[in-house]
Amino acid sequence: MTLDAERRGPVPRRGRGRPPSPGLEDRRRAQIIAAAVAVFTERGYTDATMADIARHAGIGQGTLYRYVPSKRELLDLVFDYSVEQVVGAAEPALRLDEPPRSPAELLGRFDAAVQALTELFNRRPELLALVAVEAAAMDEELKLRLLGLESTVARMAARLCEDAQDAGLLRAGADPQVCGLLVTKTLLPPGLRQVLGQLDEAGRTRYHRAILDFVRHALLVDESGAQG
Amino acid sequence: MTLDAERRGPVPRRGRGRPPSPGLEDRRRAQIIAAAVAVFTERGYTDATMADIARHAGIGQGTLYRYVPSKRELLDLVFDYSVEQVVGAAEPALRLDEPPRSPAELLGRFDAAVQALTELFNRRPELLALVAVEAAAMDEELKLRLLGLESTVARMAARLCEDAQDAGLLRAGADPQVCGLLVTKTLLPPGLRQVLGQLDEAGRTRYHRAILDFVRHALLVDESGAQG
Amino acid sequence: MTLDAERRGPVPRRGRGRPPSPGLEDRRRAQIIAAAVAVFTERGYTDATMADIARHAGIGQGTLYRYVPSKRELLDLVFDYSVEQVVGAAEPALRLDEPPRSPAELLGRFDAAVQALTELFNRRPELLALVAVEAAAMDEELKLRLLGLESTVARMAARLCEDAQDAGLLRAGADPQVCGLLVTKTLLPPGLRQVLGQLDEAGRTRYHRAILDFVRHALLVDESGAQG
Amino acid sequence: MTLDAERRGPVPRRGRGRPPSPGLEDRRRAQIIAAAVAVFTERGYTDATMADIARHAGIGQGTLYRYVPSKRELLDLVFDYSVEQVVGAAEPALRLDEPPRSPAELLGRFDAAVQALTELFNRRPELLALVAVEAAAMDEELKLRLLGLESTVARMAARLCEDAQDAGLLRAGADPQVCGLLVTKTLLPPGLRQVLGQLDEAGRTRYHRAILDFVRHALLVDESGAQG
DNA sequence: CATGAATGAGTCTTCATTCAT
DNA sequence: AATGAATGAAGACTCATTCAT
Repeated sequence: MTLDAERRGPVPRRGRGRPPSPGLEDRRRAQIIAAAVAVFTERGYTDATMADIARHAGIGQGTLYRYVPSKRELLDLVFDYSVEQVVGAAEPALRLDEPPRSPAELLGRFDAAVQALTELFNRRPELLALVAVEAAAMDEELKLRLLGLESTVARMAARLCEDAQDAGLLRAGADPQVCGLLVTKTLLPPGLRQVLGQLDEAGRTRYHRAILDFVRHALLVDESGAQG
Repeated sequence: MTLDAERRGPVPRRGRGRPPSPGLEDRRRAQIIAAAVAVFTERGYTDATMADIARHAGIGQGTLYRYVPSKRELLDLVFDYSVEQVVGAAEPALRLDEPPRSPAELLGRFDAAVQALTELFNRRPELLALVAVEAAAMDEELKLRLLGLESTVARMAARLCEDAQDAGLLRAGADPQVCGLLVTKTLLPPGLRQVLGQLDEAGRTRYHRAILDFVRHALLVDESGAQG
Repeated sequence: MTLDAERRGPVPRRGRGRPPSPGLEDRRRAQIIAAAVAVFTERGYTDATMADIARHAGIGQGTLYRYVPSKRELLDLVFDYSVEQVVGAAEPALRLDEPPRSPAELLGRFDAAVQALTELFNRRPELLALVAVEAAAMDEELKLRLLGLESTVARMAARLCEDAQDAGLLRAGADPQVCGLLVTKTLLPPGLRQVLGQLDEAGRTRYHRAILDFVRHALLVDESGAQG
Repeated sequence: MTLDAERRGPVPRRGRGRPPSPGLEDRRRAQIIAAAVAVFTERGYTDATMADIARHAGIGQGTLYRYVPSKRELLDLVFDYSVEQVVGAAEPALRLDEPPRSPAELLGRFDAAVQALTELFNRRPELLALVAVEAAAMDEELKLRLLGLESTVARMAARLCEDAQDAGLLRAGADPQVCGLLVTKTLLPPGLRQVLGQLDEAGRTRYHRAILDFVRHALLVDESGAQG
């Protein structure tokens, strides 16, 4: 019965043909995005050719187009991927689910996020190019998405600042929304990279401290009397 | 003088007769840059064609190439022009030649610079597009020049912070280099535009104050009387 | 057994067991031609893709190529099929095996053929597109085959005219070959369709009569009594 | 004064540059259409490449696109050109402006039109291919235009038949609209070419006479008694 | 036997740049 | 000095066909 069942009905019992190995679609797409990241980074969006990317991915151009409808949409894919990486690195470091306990601990979280992002960008410098500056085919839509990235991170920071305010950690008069935005601008590594990248270890450490110091004064209640 | 003026171009020309009106070369170039700014802004670098630009400038394509060697170099020209405008707006507001007298006065200078830049970008929004985001042909060289813009402004801010430190206006432990950089990041209107642009007048004012407050705490000695 | 199962192909197969259902090859081909007719008709030969056709037939592309060696040859198949349908509709109506008995009866046969073809084309308008106009891949060979269709019908009509001449039904001086050709041109519905299709019932009837009248005078002896 | 007028004002006094030789645009287009006719005829629309056509015209591909916006529109141009040729050949032969005087004279006009068209198609066989059969990219729009050609000729013939009816030349009961259409179908050389092209001189003459005879009986009042 | 993923040759089209006038 | 017609290299994208499963 079960045997017969296989040969009956117009049901598209796809089966006899080459079974696509299960994760194929996802694997291909990942392979393609990786190649695109590499080529876009090296040549820039405009100068990168689909042929380049296909070659880099080790597949034919036709195959490329099986998984990606156009060059432009490939850029979107790459962009989404990069944003995901960035947000995915920052979010756990900020630990948005529990309110901060002390000014120092809040500062520590920001520091952790900076560290995580710095580490990410050191490990995969291409992401920096793609997220922050590779604004090649920067049409309106993509600009919005780029701003969206900073906004996303800024929103996360703002939420944290609100919790901090509730806990009495923010200095009097500080606006948590604004603080979230400015802290993000101040701490988001893409912006810092240009400086930090050109310093030696000692210089980096000095800058790192100075930056956190800057933020502490800008944001937090003064603990110096209580603890200093 | 007129003789010298004619020395442009290699061909020795007749000394008498109507020489091309002296400023012609400069005027043409300005005309071309203006057209390029308009077209690049509207279409984006990649989609802008040299034909577009020539038409917009009211000249022939051939003429365009008499004054600009290539599309890429035209972008450089446009970029330089934009940077010049931005720096030219910020510099006088900061009054780098005289050291700041009080924390409040220093803050006032930063505020003045922000106002000047905001006004510039409101009046000529294309500049924003070109300087901040129009990264179409963003090859390595251009990226550096873009970062260079922020660096230039940041250097100016840092110089001011040094003077402030000498005058005892900076809070203890503040690093003037870092402060210059971070103040720039915090105050450079392109970055703020996304937020401010979406608020009503009241919201803008609130943000404006919060931002300056942020900077005051981050940078300056406390004048509030409690500690000063 | 499973090993042997792979041996299909040209390899001599085991005499027992379930042979592929006998008509399978033919059924598949019919299924494919039907799909091709549909897709060619809708998209035109050039814009139709083999993937379209396979999908429409509910089979894989690979399977398609088991039964049809190339897209071009598939067009031939489709064409042959269409011609077969057309000739198959006209032939019985003309009753070539028995000579016509009277001018009126001959005219009646032409009329019957027209009716049969009209009905065919009304029922399956795709055939019209394919036979008469779908000349997409119209290379020399296909053009000849298309002309051949009309020739075939014209030859049938000419044979009938010869019989009519033998029976004294043709007006004096009429050339049966030429008459066959011209009657075909005049009566073959594809040509008429453009006109008849745009008229109401009454108009169609009027045209129908006028056309037969035209043919009667062109071909036949006058039965009106005045001269006959 | 008129001389001076040319060099004043911001009026786009295009002038200093390369003056396009006056008929250039038209000449180029004609050159391109000629090349397209040749290449389309030889390869068929689909297989013809724009590179082929440019090469055949002795110009670069870019130049081709200065004068023709796309391959498809080039086909339209070619088509229009062909129709113009055909109609231009038939119209004067039919002398639509003066009513026919006798059956024989009317027949003579049809004959003249046939001769003119035959001569045209003998001299420029490509036109036949393009007008009658080269239905390559036969989308709906082009089909309509093709039908339109026959319709145009048929309308001309119908007009003539109406005049003939008014002059009492048409046989009783003949519908001039239908007669115009059928005469066109019968006489339009593209349809006849297949037969006439395959006969020797004598055969052609015989056919030619038979066809006119066919039309005379189909259309006209019987002069045989009066004159025969 | 069936399948559909993979392929890459082949096309139309654009545009920076040149140069005859 | 100015013009714009001409050029051709280059690239995104399609699809008939093959073949591993």
